[in-house]
Amino acid sequence: MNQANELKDTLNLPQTNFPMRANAVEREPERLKHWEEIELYDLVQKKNASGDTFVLHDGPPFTNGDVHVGTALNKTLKDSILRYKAARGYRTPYIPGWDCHGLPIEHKVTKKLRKEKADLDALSVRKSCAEFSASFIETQRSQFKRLGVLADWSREYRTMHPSYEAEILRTFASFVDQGLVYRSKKPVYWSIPCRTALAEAEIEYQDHVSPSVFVRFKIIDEDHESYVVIWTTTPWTLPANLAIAVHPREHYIEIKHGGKSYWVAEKLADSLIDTLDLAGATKGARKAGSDLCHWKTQHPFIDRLSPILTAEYVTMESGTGCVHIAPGHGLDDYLTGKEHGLDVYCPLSDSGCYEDDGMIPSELVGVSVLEKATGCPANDEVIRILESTSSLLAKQSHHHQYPHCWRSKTPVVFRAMDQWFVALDKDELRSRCIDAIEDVSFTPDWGRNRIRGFLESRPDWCISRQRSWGVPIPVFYDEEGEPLLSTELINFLANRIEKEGTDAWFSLSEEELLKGFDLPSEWKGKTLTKGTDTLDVWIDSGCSHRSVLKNLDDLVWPADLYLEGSDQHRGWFQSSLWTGMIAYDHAPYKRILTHGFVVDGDGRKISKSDGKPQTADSYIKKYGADVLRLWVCSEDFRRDIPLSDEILGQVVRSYRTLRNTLKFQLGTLHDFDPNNHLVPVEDLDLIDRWALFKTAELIEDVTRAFDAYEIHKAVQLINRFCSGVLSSTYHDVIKDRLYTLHAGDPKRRSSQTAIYLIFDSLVRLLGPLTPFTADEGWSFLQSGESFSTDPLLLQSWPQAHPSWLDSEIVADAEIILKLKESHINESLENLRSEKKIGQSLDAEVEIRFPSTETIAEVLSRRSLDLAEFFIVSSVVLIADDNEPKITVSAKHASGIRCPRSWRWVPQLVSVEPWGEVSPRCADVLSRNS
RNA sequence: GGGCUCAUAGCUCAGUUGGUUAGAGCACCGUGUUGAUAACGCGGGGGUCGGUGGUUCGAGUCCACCUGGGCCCA
Repeated sequence: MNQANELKDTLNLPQTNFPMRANAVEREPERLKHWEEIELYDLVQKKNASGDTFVLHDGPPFTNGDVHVGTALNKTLKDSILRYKAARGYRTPYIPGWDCHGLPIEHKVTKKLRKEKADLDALSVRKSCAEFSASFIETQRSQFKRLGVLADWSREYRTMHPSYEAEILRTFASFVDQGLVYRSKKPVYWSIPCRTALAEAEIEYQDHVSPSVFVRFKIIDEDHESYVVIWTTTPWTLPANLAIAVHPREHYIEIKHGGKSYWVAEKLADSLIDTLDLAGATKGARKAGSDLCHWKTQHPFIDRLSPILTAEYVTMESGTGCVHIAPGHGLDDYLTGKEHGLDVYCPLSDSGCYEDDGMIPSELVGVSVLEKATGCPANDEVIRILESTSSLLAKQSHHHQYPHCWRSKTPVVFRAMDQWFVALDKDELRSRCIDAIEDVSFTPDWGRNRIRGFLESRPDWCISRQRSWGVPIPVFYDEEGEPLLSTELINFLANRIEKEGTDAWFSLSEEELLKGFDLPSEWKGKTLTKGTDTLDVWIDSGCSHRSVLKNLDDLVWPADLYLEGSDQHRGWFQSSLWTGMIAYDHAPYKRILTHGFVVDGDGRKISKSDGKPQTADSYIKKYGADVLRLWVCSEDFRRDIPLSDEILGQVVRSYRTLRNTLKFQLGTLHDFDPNNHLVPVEDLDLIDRWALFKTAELIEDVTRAFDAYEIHKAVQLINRFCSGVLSSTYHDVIKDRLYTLHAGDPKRRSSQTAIYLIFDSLVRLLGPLTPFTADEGWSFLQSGESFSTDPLLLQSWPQAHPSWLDSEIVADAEIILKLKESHINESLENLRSEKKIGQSLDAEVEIRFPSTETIAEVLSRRSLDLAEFFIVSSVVLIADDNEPKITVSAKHASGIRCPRSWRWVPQLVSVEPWGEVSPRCADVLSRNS
């Protein structure tokens, strides 16, 4: 071994077992296991038992697949905020939940059962759905845990649990009790062969050829024959026509031909003259749609008037600009009809045949609207009638995409059916909701505006679904179809379902269900039939505040925070608000925080077809949880959140920087025992006080960022601190003293004290962001081991002692460092590019300054510290009033280089057995021996 | 088509009530070090703030319109 190597062994170089590489994929699960073993969640709750309560109420993810990366983002934000709040001393009970019911699961399960040719009755489907949901709860729970989500998994809620279902029914009972629930017709997709209502997701669009007909409606009270011309591709809906819609701001024009007038949209007039074969037609009067709307027309073959209305959705792309309205056969028609007080008229039976209601022409009664290979009988018959009444102006074939039933593959029809609704305007409910929103805090603040828009515009809430996988609407019907809906009965059934689950509704007979309930006298003796509808699943999740917050003693209502994606303004935030207002006349939350959606590197939505992984697990398996979490926390989640390989690569690099910073600091503390070596802050060296000052600023800034839910700012602040304050400045300056001074030198202990305090703060700040790495660093600080029995999460949020924040004390350091940045580095760099020096210790610096210069005093006072700040061998100060301002010149240091400290000194001294070193090193070496 | 919303260097983000040559970290290029080395230091290039027009002595920062993206509807 040569002399240099031997001398190197006399230095106090960093030593630590803290691994440079996280190896997160393998090592994070070990930490999770450790946390579970020590029951970390419970320990945290116990520690903060007497603290103020902060309840973040979990929005339940849907249990139909692996955890999506967007869901991981949501849960990460929740976990980070809770970890922060816990560190601040809040009691943070967190009950995770699962949304179990709903069509996507029922659809998937039904598909599977059909393939297996298994039973498709409600109970069988429900059983399979429950199993399906339960299995994904298991999957998702383990994936959330892997992400580091800390929660009370033993008390998780699931919307399919009997006790939860009972609360759904009690919520429904409160609706009924307040007289909000009513029955009305609404059009739904209907599959005639399957005799069932279909949801959007059960619709398949297929190419289809429909007859397209142009039909004239005679305008009444006109002195000559005038007509409005409509166009439709579903002639069979004409018997249910109740109105004609025009666009209020488009213009309509009178086409004169053969002594008759035909009103159509001006923009379509020319093509219609052609289509309707009105050769020689002339154009007459012109009116805005809004001017037509008081007109009344005569239905072509039914004794009924069809008034003209206006509707915004009328387009000028095809047809006549005059739209046939049948409120029982289309959603737009239905809404327009509602707006204008029309009936939801639908003369169709379950089997898709016209019913004899006294209005339907006799030749149509019993005719089926179902399309078969041979055509559609109803269309044919209606067209025949139109021809016979001379109402048909033209007939063509129209190729388009038309909705088909996923099971029978036949075209579906829109058909109005009895549904249950919640009246939202009764007792000022809607305006009370809108008022309640004013008392809720929103992040970002436009959230209030957005939810208000939904509250104002939504029609009455249709809460019935013709599905099996959900909570049944507990209603009975008599022989006439009159419903028995009573608060007492619903509450009675809720108690029963709490014990037996909602399957009881499907498996028990009416008699068994009603056993023990005292029916109102007018219902006694009637034959009752239970309903088959289920409740809209938004009621399920919408009463979680009731089922969870109200029912668990240690939680509070309303919640302090709801935190979900911005799509929930329309969804969960809204449904929870309605149920909260109806049952308790108060919003169930104090604050709503929303995040955007994960998009790709180009800002476009991520879709399965891109082939890029979308599950959280696929990222965790590659990067580990901390990197994924750091990505989440680096992004401004209020807008769209981009995710790409490039972005993750950047996160990985900043993670490595963090990790390396921790590793270096731990290394410098290898011989530091805080119990014996800690130096009082007041006695710390200037540079160390400066570093503590910057740390105190960091703590303040990061705390402010967390309190404002601007987590990405916290990450940016920490990144900048690690590179700007620590790596390039503080660590760089103190390396010399840490390495070369005697282990117990006061200057060295001073810096170690600061590093110890900084590390302690830094690791606490990182706790909510990268909990695995932060806990690992904390353990190493405590014990030099990977795991500690006193984990980081049980520590408080860092707090700078007031003594750290003495800006007067550190003012000198700020001035010196500024000079280094503005003058010293530049002259050293010049010297380096001239190949005169390599490392900065090879240089000496001369500073000339006029005594009037403001920093003259500082430089003089700190003359002995300057070489260390600048990391050069020596600094010469020359007060020179001939200089107009400060000038810095650097040159190669004179003297001889100490092989131990690498500083250039006037002369070396000899120390056995190491040979010649600088006097300072000689002193250290002799004290070591 | 409608409601809400977003748009600053290659990437992630700062830019306070409109005011001097628009900032940071990362990346990139050059370079030093080899005693933080699958590290670290120093130096440098790079944006006119999505576009157009307006208000103003002056706009990334206010207004209008347009383009593109997102969420929710239709």
